[in-house]
Amino acid sequence: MNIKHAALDSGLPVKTIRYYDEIGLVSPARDHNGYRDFRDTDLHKLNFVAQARSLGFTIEDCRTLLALYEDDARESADVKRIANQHLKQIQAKIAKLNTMRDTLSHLINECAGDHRPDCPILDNFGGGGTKMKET
Amino acid sequence: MNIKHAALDSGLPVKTIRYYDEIGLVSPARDHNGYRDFRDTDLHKLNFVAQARSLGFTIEDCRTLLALYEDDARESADVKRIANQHLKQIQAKIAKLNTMRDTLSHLINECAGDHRPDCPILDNFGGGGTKMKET
DNA sequence: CATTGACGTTCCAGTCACTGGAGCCTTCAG
DNA sequence: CTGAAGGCTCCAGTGACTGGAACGTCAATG
Repeated sequence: MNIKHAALDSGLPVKTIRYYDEIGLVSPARDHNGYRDFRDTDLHKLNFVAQARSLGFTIEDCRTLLALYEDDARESADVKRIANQHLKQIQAKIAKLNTMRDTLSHLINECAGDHRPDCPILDNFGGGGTKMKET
Repeated sequence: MNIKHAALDSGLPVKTIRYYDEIGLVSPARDHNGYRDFRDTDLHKLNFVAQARSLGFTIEDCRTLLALYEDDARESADVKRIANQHLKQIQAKIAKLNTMRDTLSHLINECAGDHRPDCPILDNFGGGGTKMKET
């Protein structure tokens, strides 16, 4: 199966699949002409990586998870630990973004958004983070 | 004022401040010896950028916002529009991360996390996104 | 058999916003 | 005078691709 079909099957861009080959994440065999030949196991791995990536796991996490996936003697505790670490990072990002959103939407609400120059958003940027002049 | 003090004042790393100079975002004057000399306006700008960056605005956004900040004839509508665009992006990111978190925490809950190999997380990765084998 | 067009290949550069390090210069205290 | 601390520039690397150039291959058509 050629790379186009692998892309359609996995939903990944062709370029990304070639990249995964280059970094040794999913490396299919080659035909006589040098074309990549994706077998079932390769397609399976691509789908696996696509799903893990869509949940935000890093490439290195994917590498580890793929290895565990193929290891019959794995312990699910290892998988769960990686997943939990990642979950914590996601939660931390969410918390940070929530703070940003709250601050930003507050400032936006305060801003008239008209033709006049007065702007609480810029005021906050210019005065909020500095210790230059106390109002 | 030297770069170290500018760093302490703004909370930005020295390297980052030099980088901002390099890309023409905040470019202080130079002393006879080539050292950067940060005046009040430079420090103000650095604090401005630090605050905007902490809210997730891109460098190019910061450039635009700084220009508006310094433009007496600005219209607050321009600022508000940029802020609103950014807010939408933040909200989109949050939504995506929330989905990730929900999916992932669900899978983690299902996983025993013991010494056995059975793992719903890996099962999901291997079977969830592919159309290879219908169960 | 030549050509065309769609596919495949590699390699290089760019993205974003820094960050680390090497190698060198200047300043100041002791 | 020496050494430490700080300044400077330039180059490379990060993560995970993405775009593009330049070229090879293949099936179908004229």
